[in-house]
Amino acid sequence: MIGNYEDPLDSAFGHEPVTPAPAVEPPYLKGLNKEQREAVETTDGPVLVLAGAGTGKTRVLTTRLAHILYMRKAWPSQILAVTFTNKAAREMKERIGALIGGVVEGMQWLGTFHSIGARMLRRHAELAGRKSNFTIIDTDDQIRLMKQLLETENIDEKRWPARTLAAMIDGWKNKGLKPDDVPDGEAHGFANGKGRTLYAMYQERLKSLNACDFGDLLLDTLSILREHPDVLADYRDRFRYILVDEYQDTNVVQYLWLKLLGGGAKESGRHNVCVVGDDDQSIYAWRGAEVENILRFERDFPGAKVIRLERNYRSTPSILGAASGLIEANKGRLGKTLWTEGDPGEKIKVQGVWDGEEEARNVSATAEDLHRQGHAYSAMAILVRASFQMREFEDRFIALGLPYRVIGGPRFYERAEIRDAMAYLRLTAQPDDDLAFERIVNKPKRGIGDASVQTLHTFARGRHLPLLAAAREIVETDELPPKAKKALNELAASFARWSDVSRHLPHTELAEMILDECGYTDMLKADKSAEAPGRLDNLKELVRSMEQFESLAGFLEHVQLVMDVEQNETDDKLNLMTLHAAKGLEFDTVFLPGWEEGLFPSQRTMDENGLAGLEEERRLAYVGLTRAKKRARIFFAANRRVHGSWQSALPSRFINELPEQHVETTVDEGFYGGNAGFRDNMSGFASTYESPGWKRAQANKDAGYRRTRPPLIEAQAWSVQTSDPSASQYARGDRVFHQKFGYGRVTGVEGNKLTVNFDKAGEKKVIDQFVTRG
DNA sequence: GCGGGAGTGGTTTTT
DNA sequence: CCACTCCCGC
Repeated sequence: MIGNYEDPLDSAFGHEPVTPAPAVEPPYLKGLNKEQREAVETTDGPVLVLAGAGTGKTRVLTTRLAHILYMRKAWPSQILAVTFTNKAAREMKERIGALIGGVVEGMQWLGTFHSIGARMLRRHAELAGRKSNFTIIDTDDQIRLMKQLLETENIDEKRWPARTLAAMIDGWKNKGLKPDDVPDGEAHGFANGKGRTLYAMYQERLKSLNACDFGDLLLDTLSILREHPDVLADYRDRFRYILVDEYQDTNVVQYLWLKLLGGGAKESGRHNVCVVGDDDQSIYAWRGAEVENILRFERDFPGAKVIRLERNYRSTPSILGAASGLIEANKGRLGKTLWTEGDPGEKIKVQGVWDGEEEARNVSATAEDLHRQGHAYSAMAILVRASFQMREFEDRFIALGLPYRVIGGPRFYERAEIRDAMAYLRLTAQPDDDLAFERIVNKPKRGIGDASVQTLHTFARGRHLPLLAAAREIVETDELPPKAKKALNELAASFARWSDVSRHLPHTELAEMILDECGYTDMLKADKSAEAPGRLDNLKELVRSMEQFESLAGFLEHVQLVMDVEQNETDDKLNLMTLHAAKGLEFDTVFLPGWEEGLFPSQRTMDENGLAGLEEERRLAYVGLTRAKKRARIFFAANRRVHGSWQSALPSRFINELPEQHVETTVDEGFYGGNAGFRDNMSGFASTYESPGWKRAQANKDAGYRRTRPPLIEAQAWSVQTSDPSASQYARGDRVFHQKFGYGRVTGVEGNKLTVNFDKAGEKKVIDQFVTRG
């Protein structure tokens, strides 16, 4: 450890660290390149670090923080350092600790936007109409709450689903909009104009439950800073240095929040704001991130120093060249020229395969080959666009017995049994947590059905009591059937007992006690299904994971904010994940399957967001490629199963956009079927695109070609069916399939024009070449 | 309360 | 095609 960083007082506002900075050059600066060093040493004033993929961003970030501390520019508690994920925050803590020793405990303001928001909000909860022990509710609770709301408002849940409302409200919160700020147009988009009212009602409901959702952690904090200048002044004074990681992923609230704390263009403040990001790796616009935030940083913080980290330490020149060439097709970039030294390395291999199954066979065979040559599985990853693509790979890996792990799959704390157990714990700690109460009131089944719960609800509302307290009173009356009354009485008594015991019993033992006494463990033991033993294990794991926390309250806060549990990523297993989950990771070998038009770039994204959507897809491709250190393999299939039926596919435009000199293309035997002849002169991919087969494929693109099986005669997949106007191949009564309208029955034939009664879309007139037999 | 059958919809995801 | 939800009947 270098020196003493102990913070004299947490409330040391205005207190400068007085120990002089050490005179010798700190050891951690060695080995940084010029730009990295500049980013570390430019501590004062606004700084934008544009950190390209693999340019040592995390190192710069952690070294910078270490430097600020080492130079005695601030106490650990005076630094605000924000990340997006818990994983990133964890890593940052570990690395700073490794650089300068045990200061990390003092860094109370290093964390995710949400955890920092929660921390602030707890301090000033009353300003947001909450008590400081408010519960943080997850998406599950959120949706249950909205369902209740929709029900009381008599809104048809079929037409206006709760999850849609939840998504809308989340979106508004991400944009920093409170109910009154929601523009009329948007507010009317839900349930015939009830959107805004529902939002307001939902907020009221949260307040009465003393609860916040994830959006509130940011938006309510922002409101407090906006409306209470004294609070804002305190924080501005406290935070000597502000650092934000992954700035390209910030949304509107996060941006406004940061500008307030850091002091924007027109405001006072310290302006020691450093943001780090890469506009080329912005892949979360769809959930509210605004790349514009990074693009306009210099305007928001005048005099900002822009530092570009362009030297890549991760990938070979071939990989970097291919990725750079690809991303150049995007407009509106800040622009960076990544470079690297050394042997160009293998070219990117692009391979065309017959279908998804063959793609999976190919990938696993290559992985096994590499493994035989001494490469670890854990250094290889398969990155897919959408999780449904994983299935084919998993099937293959299981068949081969190839060890693999899925990164970013369903998470521990999202499992039903864990949530149930959590609800018991929450309710023990906070007897007014009605959402928790509702979740477990009849789990395990104890004869308290919907009707009884409804009665209890009404009773509780009439007396302004939380459900658990109301339960205690209702059992003194005759409002419930005897069986429910008895069960509820027992349940209420149990919670009273557990709350009581919780004051002296260690929280792990308390948890075991609760799970046993409430009958949850017995319920699982009695459950003969295959999943039950796993669920019991999960509960044991839950209790085990509580050990690292001091108290029940500490544990609950952690779980509500940190939904994932650290995964062991050291076993030698092949990694399988989505491209989104791969951001920030790196692997020697990266497999990129499914590079087909419609799948990647995703048709839906392009339909919904046009060019902006396409550019985001391209950035996703860029992220994928730049994960590779030594080799990247791209695959595209000629036929892909989509929702059960077979669809012929075209190679992704992104393949076209890869600079030819970094790419080597192979196309499987039989891919272009009988069209031999051009395979011989297929030296680069470009020539493939000029081939007759290719041209036909292009023409076929919009023909809505779909079949129920991969075509047996390959050439057919790539040819347009020409139709004779005088005689259609279809007759009345034929079942047909149309790309847009789905399945239907032919009700009339006029030359090549068909009248089809589609199962879902109703009667339409279509040209026969746009349908296939269904 | 659960099991079956119908109906529906089907990127990406953190907190 | 498949996974999930909802509703109905026992």
